[in-house]
Amino acid sequence: MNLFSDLRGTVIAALDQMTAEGLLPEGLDFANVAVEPPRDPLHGDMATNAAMVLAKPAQKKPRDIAEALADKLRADDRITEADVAGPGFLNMRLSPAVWQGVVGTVLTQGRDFGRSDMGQGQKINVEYVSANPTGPLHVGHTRGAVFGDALASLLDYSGHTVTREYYINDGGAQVDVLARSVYLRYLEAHGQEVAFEDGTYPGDYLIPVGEALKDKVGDAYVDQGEEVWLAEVRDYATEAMMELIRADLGLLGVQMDHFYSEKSLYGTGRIEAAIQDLDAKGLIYRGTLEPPKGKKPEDWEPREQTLFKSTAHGDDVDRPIKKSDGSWTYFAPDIAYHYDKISRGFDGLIDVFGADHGGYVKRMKAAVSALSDGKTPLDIKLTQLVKLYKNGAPFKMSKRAGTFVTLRDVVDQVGPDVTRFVMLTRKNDAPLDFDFDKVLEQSRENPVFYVQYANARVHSVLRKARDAGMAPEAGAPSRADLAKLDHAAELAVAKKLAEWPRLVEIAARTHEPHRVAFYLYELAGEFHTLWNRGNDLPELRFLQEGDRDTSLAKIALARAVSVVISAGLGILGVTPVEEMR
RNA sequence: GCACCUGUAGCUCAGCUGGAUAGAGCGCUGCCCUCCGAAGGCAGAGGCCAAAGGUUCGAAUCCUUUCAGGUGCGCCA
Repeated sequence: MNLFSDLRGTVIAALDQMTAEGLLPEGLDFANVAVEPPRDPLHGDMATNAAMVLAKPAQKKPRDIAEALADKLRADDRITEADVAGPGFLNMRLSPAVWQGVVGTVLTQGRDFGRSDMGQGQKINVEYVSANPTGPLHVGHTRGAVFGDALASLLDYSGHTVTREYYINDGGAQVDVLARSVYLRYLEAHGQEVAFEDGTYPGDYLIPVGEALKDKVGDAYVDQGEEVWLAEVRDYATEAMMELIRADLGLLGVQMDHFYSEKSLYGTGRIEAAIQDLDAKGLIYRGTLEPPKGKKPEDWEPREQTLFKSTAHGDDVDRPIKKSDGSWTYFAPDIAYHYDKISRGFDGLIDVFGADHGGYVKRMKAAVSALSDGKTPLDIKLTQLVKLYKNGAPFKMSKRAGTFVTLRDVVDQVGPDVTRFVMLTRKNDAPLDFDFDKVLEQSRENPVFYVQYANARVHSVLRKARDAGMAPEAGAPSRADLAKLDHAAELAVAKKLAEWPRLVEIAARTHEPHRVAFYLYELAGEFHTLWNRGNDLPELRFLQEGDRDTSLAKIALARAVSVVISAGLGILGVTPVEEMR
């Protein structure tokens, strides 16, 4: 149920009728006719641009079309007023019964109010996190994890069939580095002095891995060359890191459907198959790239390489897929991985990357476009940096100094719910400030608190109602009861509730889950405003002594707010609380 | 040098497939709050939407150019 699309249907029907009556020419395209909430509530509840959009093709004055349309719409009993304004806007005011009905609908449908079939069951693959399996997840990964997870939930809620996927980069040189680093910790566990040189990972988190390796193989690898232990240690260490990462994700409540190993692509002919597909399309050739202008690498020498003609699909330069020694570049398995995704029959792909991978977007899109003949859309969402603050001062992270803040650090300090919500209080491509103190503050400044507090207040009302002997959670009340919700402040809350399904669709279409967080903040704001007005106007309080029916109607409104907040928080992966404490 | 992202109130940021007089929080100013629902509330001031062109009934939104900040740019992933 989406009031806005319902009303758009009504407007279109009226336009069809006008066409039948000869007021509009045949064959007009109504696709651009929109029904939206006006920015200024003074303009009414709904506005349509129909007259302005159709004026030109119909060769009529916008105001004339609007007047005729208004006449038709006034016949609808949901519409109490229809006025022409400005250049040809048609403003409509809806009967209170419409808004009261929204409350009933929310309570009947529960958290499914807002769920839509917009996605028509399309299969969407959302790939996110995909951190190298060389250490614990840090704050940057955390943002990607929360964003990707919320986006996946949002798409699911709007009628898509979603697969959550993590690509394990376990095939490149970095896992050899990991293996050597673990080997050093292994030697250390045997009592040897070791030095961590550049190009190794000195983090403490590898100490237990080295010790565990010792427990497993004893001294079998001590004083042995790499040819003896590298492959084994690599597998062992990678698996240990993935366990660590899975545990980190678990702290946040992120549950992947699928972990896809890069290594599994090697030696199976799948990379070759993907490249052959491109080759068959004439997109693979031997050639030499120009050096980048402005920035001249010291050791630049022209070299002939095997290149993918990504420029044929919108990239700026062609990209190498083989190193000069004949082995694959990192790009080749990525192509194969996306080839695999395409062949698994997804209708759409989404990759969530950190902003430092921005330079990778065009070539990946080019690859997917080429491999799918332009049929499988790929959207790549970049998550910007997270800046940490503690006690009002920036918190510098340095991987080298070992002072980087992990996902676990953050979740341990503020909890998964706060972490998740705060990570979504900015759109993905804007940098995010994360202040450890502010996110726990109990004030209007803090959206996490503000939204949770609204929900807690609803439950406070419910508790009191139960104490007073009412059964406040007994389904949707009758229309007659809901008609008691007649105050503008109450209707304002109901109007906000009515926006929820529309907001979900917009957020899902634009792949922007932060819109859900902002909406919840606004809804909470409307609710708190109503609550606060109860201070001055006792008749706006949710519990009306001695008037059970009115109380139940008001409680229904409060419950509806809680339902939508819970649904929204559910998409964000945040647990609604019933008490603040 | 090139590509991508960003530029909106003093600060931090929203702003829908292009819609009307551009919004919120903080800060600021004023008022209210011993208690009955204040981990506050109400009201107000505050804007050349980085700049200039263009597209059109209409632009913060789309296009072009410029400026500023960030990120990235062959044999790392």
